[in-house]
Amino acid sequence: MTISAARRRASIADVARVAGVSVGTVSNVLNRPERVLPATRERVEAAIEELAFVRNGSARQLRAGTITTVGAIVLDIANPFFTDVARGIEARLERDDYTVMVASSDDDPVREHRYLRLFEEHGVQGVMVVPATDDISHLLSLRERGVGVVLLDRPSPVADLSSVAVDDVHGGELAARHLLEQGHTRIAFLNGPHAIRQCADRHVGVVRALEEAGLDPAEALVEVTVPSLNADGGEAGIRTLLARGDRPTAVFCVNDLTALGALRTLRREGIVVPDEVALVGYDDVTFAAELATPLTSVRQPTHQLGETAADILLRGRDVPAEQVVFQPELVVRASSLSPG
Amino acid sequence: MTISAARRRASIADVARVAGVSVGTVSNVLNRPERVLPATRERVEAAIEELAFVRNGSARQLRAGTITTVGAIVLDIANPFFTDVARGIEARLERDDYTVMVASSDDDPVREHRYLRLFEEHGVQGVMVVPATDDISHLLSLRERGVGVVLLDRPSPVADLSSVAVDDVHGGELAARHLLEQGHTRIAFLNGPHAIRQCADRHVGVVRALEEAGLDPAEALVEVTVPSLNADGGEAGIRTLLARGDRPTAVFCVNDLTALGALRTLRREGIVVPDEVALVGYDDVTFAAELATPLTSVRQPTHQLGETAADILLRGRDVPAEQVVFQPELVVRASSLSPG
DNA sequence: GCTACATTATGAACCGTTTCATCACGGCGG
DNA sequence: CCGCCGTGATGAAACGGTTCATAATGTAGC
Repeated sequence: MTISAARRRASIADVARVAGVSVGTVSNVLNRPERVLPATRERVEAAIEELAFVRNGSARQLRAGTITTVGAIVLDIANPFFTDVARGIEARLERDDYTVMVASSDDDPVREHRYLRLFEEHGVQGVMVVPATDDISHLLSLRERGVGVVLLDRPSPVADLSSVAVDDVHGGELAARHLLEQGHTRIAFLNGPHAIRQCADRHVGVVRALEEAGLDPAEALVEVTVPSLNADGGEAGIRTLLARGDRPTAVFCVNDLTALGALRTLRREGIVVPDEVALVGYDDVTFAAELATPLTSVRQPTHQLGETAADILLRGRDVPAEQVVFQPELVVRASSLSPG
Repeated sequence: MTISAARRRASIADVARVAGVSVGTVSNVLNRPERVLPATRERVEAAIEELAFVRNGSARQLRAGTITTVGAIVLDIANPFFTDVARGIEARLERDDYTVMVASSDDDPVREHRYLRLFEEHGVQGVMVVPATDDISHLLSLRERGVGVVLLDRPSPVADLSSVAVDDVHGGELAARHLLEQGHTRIAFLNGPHAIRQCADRHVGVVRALEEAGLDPAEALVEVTVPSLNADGGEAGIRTLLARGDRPTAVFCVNDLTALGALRTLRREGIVVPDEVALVGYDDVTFAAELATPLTSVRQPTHQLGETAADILLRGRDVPAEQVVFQPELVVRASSLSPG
């Protein structure tokens, strides 16, 4: 029985020794093979093969100073909206041979900070962030330290910080106005905390639509804060609403996952959608059209959102900052249509 | 107007200079603060603040040799099945203060290799991989180079490689047997390429169930290979099936996203589920129960799958390899129930 | 007053790669 | 025959932390 020592990873020096060349030559084989004689190159390649040599990324990066990687932080990677955005980001980055590391903050500012620090310590060139709170001072100072920053799914409050967003006020307005047109006069809004800007903005839009219709938001709007922006949150939101009694005839959910949970819970409680309660979601995810009651939803240009953000980040710090705002669009389906 | 020079990131040496101490002391403040006098520590901390110093992760890691990070490669990060698995992984890693980098191979072996190399170059301690092909020799050699490897959602073919899987043969069997019990004698299977082990195994299970029932798979089974394991793939699969004429009365889809696409397309074609075609999916994702026709599906212990894989990886190389296999479970809903 | 010892701080070595000034060698023109 | 030039190969410096043997200082005991 042989005892194999826990051997260290082979380094460039080991390869050089086996191939009988200098470390500089090995490095050249790896990075500028055309500069080294074919015979030498082959010897080096054989040594690499023999030792199963793998470059040490840390050393390489330490020397290089920067890497062709960017970071992205979204609120919830399990939400199809954000995976679509991430796909858009990837699509744009691939053209420039960049890679992206995607992290999910789960709406938690602490997790957001932790990932930002991780990204910065590892020398990413830039980050795209869907901030978990209204306070973005940490992103401004991050940028001052030389890291590119693009706000994602959120307009920038300052002119010199780039952002790519969808008009959430308008989105909320579209949803509420539609429900009003269907004859509803009291609307429940299952929303996330207003610390999340998208939630605050959609609320503003809803209020605006109510006021336009001559209604008093204090009476016509019942806002319920859900514990999480997913199906479980939607379920909890509906339960809260039902416990109160005096339930509205329409429910607007801050996203489709929440609407999914709402739909599930309403059905379990024997409440028929849309006859007894009309339902509108947000994001128009893949399955929205295929639900037991096809879901009316506000569609956003997800893929384009990601692509544009990545594009702005890559075009870099020399070009002036820009704020892009896309417009959402209402997709009407059965879940919100009044019977008859 | 001031011209701000593109200043270099502050290093530990800069902090030391400003604080009037040595680099070793700064490092001690960062890593073993209890060993340095409070007065000194405060001066160093002030300097860190003043210079907005952020540790260079590459340098730190280069010296340390390894990091508390592991990699995970799944087939499709947009599939709720895999995001649930990823959540399970995260949950287990968090307890040991590890972080995970998740990448999606999109069923592409080339992408899988690229990410594995990236992970290895950056010195991850281990990887959890859902392999895109049957060939796992690259994973075996990776492990020989000292990187921990756990096969994810796939049983290991060799005794000394750990794996965490769900019995896919049994899963396929459960689905097919259920359809046979409902009286169907010809079944379509919208499956992925057999290079993906899960697809091959589920096929074996289906064939086994057919044979048990005394049917000839060559006649009773129509296998359609979908171009992608998602809703678009399901749509394409149904279109292929319909173009052939002579369509079976039951369709088994390799996962719920595919089933979603199938359902959508059948509806558009005016084919009623389950009356004209029975439908069964796989994974039992969140929305399966809420679809226009609630979807019968094979449920897997996703979260536990991820947790267990991470646990085996963390327990490390000293303990012997182990192969864990969970059992799936059929959840029957309306999409597969014969009328009457 | 001297030794022994604990507490802090120091600074050089080290991790593995890339880069670049320098060198060795051969061919060629004058 | 000499100088020049181009092609390849070389080896040491540099990147920015961490670690550890060593030094400096203070304190206690005798």
